[in-house]
Amino acid sequence: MNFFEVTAREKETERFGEFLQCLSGNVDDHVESDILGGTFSGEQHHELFSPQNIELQAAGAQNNKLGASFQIFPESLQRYSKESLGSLSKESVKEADQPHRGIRRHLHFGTHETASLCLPARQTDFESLVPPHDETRTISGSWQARSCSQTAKSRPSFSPPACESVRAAQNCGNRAVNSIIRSESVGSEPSKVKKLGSNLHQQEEKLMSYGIPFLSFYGEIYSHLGYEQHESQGSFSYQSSGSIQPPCDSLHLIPYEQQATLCKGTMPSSEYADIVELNQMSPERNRKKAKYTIKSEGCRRCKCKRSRCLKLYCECFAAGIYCLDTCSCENCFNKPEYEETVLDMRQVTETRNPLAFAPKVVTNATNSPANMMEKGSLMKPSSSRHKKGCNCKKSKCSKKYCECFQAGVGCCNGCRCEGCYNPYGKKPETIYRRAERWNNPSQEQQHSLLESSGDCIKAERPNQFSSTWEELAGIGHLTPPSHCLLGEVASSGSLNTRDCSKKLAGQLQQESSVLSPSGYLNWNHSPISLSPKLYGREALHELCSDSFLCDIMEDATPETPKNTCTPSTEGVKSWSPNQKWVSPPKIRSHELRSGSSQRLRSGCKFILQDLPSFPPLTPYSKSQAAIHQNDGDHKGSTGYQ
DNA sequence: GAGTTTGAAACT
DNA sequence: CAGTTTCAAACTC
Repeated sequence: MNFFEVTAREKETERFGEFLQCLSGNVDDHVESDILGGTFSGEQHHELFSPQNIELQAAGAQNNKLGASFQIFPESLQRYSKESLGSLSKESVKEADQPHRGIRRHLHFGTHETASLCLPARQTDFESLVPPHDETRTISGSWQARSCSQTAKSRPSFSPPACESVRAAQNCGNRAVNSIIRSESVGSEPSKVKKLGSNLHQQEEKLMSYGIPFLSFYGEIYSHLGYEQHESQGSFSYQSSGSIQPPCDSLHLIPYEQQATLCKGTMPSSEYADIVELNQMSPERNRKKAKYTIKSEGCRRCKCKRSRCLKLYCECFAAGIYCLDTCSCENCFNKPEYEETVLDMRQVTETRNPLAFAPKVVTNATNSPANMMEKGSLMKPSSSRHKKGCNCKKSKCSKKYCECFQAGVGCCNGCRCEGCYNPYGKKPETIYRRAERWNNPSQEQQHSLLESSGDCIKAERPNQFSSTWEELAGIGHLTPPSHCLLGEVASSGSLNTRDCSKKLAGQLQQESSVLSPSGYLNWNHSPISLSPKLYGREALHELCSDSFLCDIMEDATPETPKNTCTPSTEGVKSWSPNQKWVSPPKIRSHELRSGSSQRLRSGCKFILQDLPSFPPLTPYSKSQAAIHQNDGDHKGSTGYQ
């Protein structure tokens, strides 16, 4: 060991000493259960003390609230360790001896000497606790750095030493939570998850009674329950190796600094200015002014109290954005510091509902300007639809309780609302008669034209797209008759897609599965159907049905300008809901370029419109890589494939 | 600002 | 999958 190493180590030891001193000297008697106690993980130690991170974190953590949590932490810990975690300590010791279990070891503070918080006393210990850097953050590395730098810019007054500690506390809590959520949600046998979830819930209550946020210990408890499967995921990386695969592309979060930008795009500039200002104000001022922000249109912030902003109840979480200081939420985990937690919870949520983070509004991209209507500063296509439809019983779809109304779109047949009086378009009272449509398209055209001047049709053009996204998702199995393979069609040239469509029409009349429950033909453009895996016969089937549908649409909507919908040149590239629009699957280009495919180019593109819209967290290339990897590894698994 | 209503999400 | 509970936003007073 050379001189520099010795010096560095001494400095680290000294720093750690100061750290402990700080811990023991600032224990606050007033334990606030709503403030997260930091839990310390080895990774955090590393992050805290490694030279490259000290500066970053010193710059990043400047939140008084976290400082408070840091102070209360030891006492909470002590109580917990004595009364609650005693039974776990033996296992903890065992596991601590095993290599590559960083996060578990880091969480053992509660079971041993609380004062030391299981912090290693020397740098070598830090190193031993830390997994190889490359494994730690497959997604978030640069992201967190950006978050920190962003925070640093907005809150320049925090002193670096305190910041280190605070950041440590903050991150340690994060790691624990990440461990929890991963354990709770990913790659586990459902039955085990259930059982464990139940146990954990009991632990939660117990922990809460000690004034300790349960999540801080969830991971610890969980990790002691023998979930080896999670081990394989690596303690720190976001890699789902279990049976449940996320629709990876939707696992996007919006970088903190981008959120204001996002708001800007969907709200009056004055309000945007307020948001920006809010982000630069002190927390106290933020809270005072938060109410205004919450009440503002366009960039609402949440007020969650019990969901920890990790469920769809939370508007921010549901929108794929982090909560900001302007939110009035409590126990919020939807923050960059808990990035992995958030990602994991998104994964859980999407496991439950693959379209959970899909934009709420589906828009037909072929809307002509005349087909658009203005609402505030936003142009919303009148044929936009809520992805799932509403279920209103009392609000008559004329209040913001109604998701359709709130989104500024009309109700459609996918809605299960009662007494609909949606000003953007009432739910049609009667369902179009498909048989009539098929049998007499010209009549249908007339019908369409007639209705286009009426209330309903203004919002309801059922022949253009699916009633609901759920339905879309459910028709991935749609398989047009095998004789209608485009390959045959294209190569022979004897049957163009229109012919194919007409042939199909006859069959589809008898194939009720093709029709949505509402009686409308679904577009086969669900995210599921847009998978890159759709090649060969499947893709041909898809294309065939697409062309058919396009034909039908053209037939039914003669006013729609042709070629207004450019073909998807990137194919799969645009399948992600978070990328806001879905295009027809990329069929082999030579097929598309054939004369018969010309029709395919019109009217088939749909925009997944969410307001406000948010760009993905992960760079596009990364998303694509994830997509491809996911596609290769998990064909047929849940998600947008 | 507190209390109520509402419907989506989550849970059983 | 239907019924129930939980949750947070919207709404009312």
